[in-house]
Order: sequence, then C-alpha cells, then structure tokens
Amino acid sequence: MFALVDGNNFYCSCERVFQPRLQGRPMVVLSNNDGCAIARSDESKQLGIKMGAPFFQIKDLERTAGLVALSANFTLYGDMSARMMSLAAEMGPEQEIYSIDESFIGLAGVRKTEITQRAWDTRTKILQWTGIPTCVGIGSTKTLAKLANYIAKTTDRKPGSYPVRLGKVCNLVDLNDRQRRLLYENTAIGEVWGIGRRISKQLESSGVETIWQFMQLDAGTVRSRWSVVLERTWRELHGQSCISIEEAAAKKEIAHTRSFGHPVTEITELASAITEFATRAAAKARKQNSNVGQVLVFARTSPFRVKDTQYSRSIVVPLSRPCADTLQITSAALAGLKRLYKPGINYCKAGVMLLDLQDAAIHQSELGLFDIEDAEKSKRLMKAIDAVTDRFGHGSIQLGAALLGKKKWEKRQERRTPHYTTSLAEVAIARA
DNA sequence: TCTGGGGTCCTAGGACCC
DNA sequence: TCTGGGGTCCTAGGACCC
Repeated sequence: MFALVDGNNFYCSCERVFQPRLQGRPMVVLSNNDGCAIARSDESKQLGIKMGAPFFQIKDLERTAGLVALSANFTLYGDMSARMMSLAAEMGPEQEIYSIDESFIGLAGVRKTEITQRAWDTRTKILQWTGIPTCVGIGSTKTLAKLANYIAKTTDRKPGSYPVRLGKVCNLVDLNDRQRRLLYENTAIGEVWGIGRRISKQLESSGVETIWQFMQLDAGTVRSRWSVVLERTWRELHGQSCISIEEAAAKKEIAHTRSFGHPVTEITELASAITEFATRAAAKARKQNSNVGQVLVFARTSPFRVKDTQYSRSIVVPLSRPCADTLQITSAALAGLKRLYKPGINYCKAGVMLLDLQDAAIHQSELGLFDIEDAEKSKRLMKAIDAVTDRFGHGSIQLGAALLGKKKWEKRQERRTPHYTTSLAEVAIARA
C-alpha cells in the first residue's frame, strides 16, 4: 500500500501562509523573469488561467479581476517543503520525496484499517504546523495512489465533480467495486501518471478515453501497440505493484540554465552568464559529493522572436580528469562557449549542464603524486568557497569573469516576497 | 515590449575508428 | 552490376514527470 501526500497549489499556499490577505483571492506565482504562471490558486484556475500562461497575456486580470501575481520565491518554497516532508514522513515507514510538493509513503506493516485515519491525522498536522493544505491519495500501487490523490484534489476543489462522495483524503481500497468503476469511468485517461499528451491522444483516437476503457484492453495489446512502459502502467492500475519506493539517489546530471532578462549578443556578456551558471552548477555537484566528467554548454535564441535569425547549439567538453572544481568546470564551459559562439545573434537563453557524474569518494588510483597535491589544493579552496556561500549567499564570492559585461542577461524579478523563514532580516513580523 | 527550470529515459543519424 | 559491420561518441530532439 502506498500514499501520496501532495501540497495543494503549493507555491500559492506558501505565499498565503505569510500573507493571509491572499486567501480567497485569485493569485499566481510567476516563473523566472516573471515570464509565465507556474502555480495557480483555485480562484485563478476558475478565471481560466492555464498552467504556463504567459504573464503578459493575463496581466489585465490584475486590474479587472483582482489577480495577484508574485515572482517565484524558491528559497521560501524549498524551506516550507522540508517542513512539510518531515511531517508527511510520519505517516509510514518509508518515504520517497518525489518533487518539491509531493511525497510517496510506503505503508508496509501499517494496519489496513488504520491507514485512512492516519492520512487524515497527517494532513491535519501538516496544516496546523506549516499552514499548507494537502490532499492524500491511497492505493495498492504508486500509480493508484497518484490517481487517488488526483481524485481527492478534484473533489476538494469542486465537490460533486464525482458521483461518489469524497474529501481531501481518498483511499481507493475503502471503496467497493461499483464506486471504483464509477470513478474510473469518469476520469480521462490522460490524468493517469505516465500517460502524457501524446499517448493519450493515440489512445483516444482508438476509442479509449477513460481509465475504465483503458483497463479493459489486454496487457499484450498494450505492450505490442505501445510499449512495456505503458503495460506497466496498465498493470499498476489493475493493482499489481511494479514501481517501488525509491531511495534518494545522486543526480546523474546537474543543470543550471536561465532565460535572459534581455537578449544578449556580445560574447563577454554570454561569458559572464556562463561563468555564473557553471559556478552554481559546480556547487550543486559538490553538494551531492559528485565529480564531473563532462561539461555541456549551450546558448540559443528565443523561438518567440520570430524575426530573429534562429540559432541553437550545444557543445560537450570533457574534463581531462573528473573533478568538482569551479575553476576547471568554468574554464571548460567557457572553452565550449567560444566554440559555439556566433556573432550577430540575439541569444535569449543559455545554460551549463554537468554530465558523466561520478561518486567523488571513489579513489582515483591512477593519480600521480602531483595530481593528488593539486586535487587536495582544489578541495580546500572549494571548501572555503562553499563556506562563504553558505554563510553569505550566492554571489558573495565569484569569479572575475562573472563581473564582466553589463549583465543585461540578469533576470527580472519585481514581485518577490521576503525570505520569511530562512533570513533573519526578512522574518515575518507579527503585529498585535 | 513581454513566453520557466530541472530532471530521466529513449532514439537516431553522422562522424570516426577498427 | 557488385560497395562490411560493429562500436562509440557527439549532437539533436522527443517523450514523460514535477
């Protein structure tokens, strides 16, 4: 048995904890550069705002419908997430943190008759201790727990949207066959975890529109017409558990990419951006104790600027020896940038990805004596840099190249709320 | 004028090598 | 007329997820 605990409209809910006046109002949280809506409150969904809607297209609603739009405050959301996750973990013996606002709970060993009550208790505690509303879905597989969570969220938002009475907790195991069938007949196949736009379109064109219809296919057909991956989803819907709780593992790739606040043409400015991106990515690699084998750098135009000459290119630069040294990673990225740079182009986005990551603890036996000395020196320097960054924040210590150029590329972010929970200077003030 | 970022997995063609 | 096969790397892109 599995549960999925999911924060409702998570980013919006985090903001509402510290600005209660936002309760009940239509609000959205915007992506970097205040570009598009990445989180919506129920009220803004009702206004018809779609996920990913460009802000400039919905800006009028600020005036006409009282919409509140905030810049993303990821520092706040990350901290609130950690608080929520530690409480969700109490629901069962295993937890897999699946995203910033969701975690799967493995319920092996928990009495079946107690599970639903535990879910309610967990949800209540998270709401009381953090202010974040959640929904909990429970099923005999992870896919069913996800589905149950979707159903709970949907009925929570619009009571009566399903022919079965449900609340913020949905345990599919508590339902009888007739009730489950009603739910499956009333849910589009595209809502299932792992079935995206493309596959649901293919299914629909062969007459499969609901979960119930999909479940009536036979496993062999699903495998031969689609894939073993979709067959696994089919089995999971039938209650056969194929996907287990996963341990937190080191990332296989680490990326730091940004759209620019304004288009950039000069290589010095691109170099300043790439230097900062590489610095941030290298720090992430050290945080998970990885060495980097290859550095990918890319730069591209914006497909939305249709009059611009379009250009997009990426280059992979291997490191002579895997390391997590900011200087080496940055110089590899800059070498790649030099090779892909073409003058006269309006670059709108660039990034650095670290590939071929390997555990830094694995001893590099082929290192010579001088290499070892170098590696030790580098490790000490990086440790010092990380300590300064932890204490004073990103950007408090940086490479010279990051400071060159006019930084036209820097993000615009005009509506960010304070770092209420992680910075003493910005902590929330209570007034009597 | 203004359109996100971070992941995983898979496929496929061309270059290059033996 | 007939024109290898297999492996790896690079690059690009597409599917899915949040």
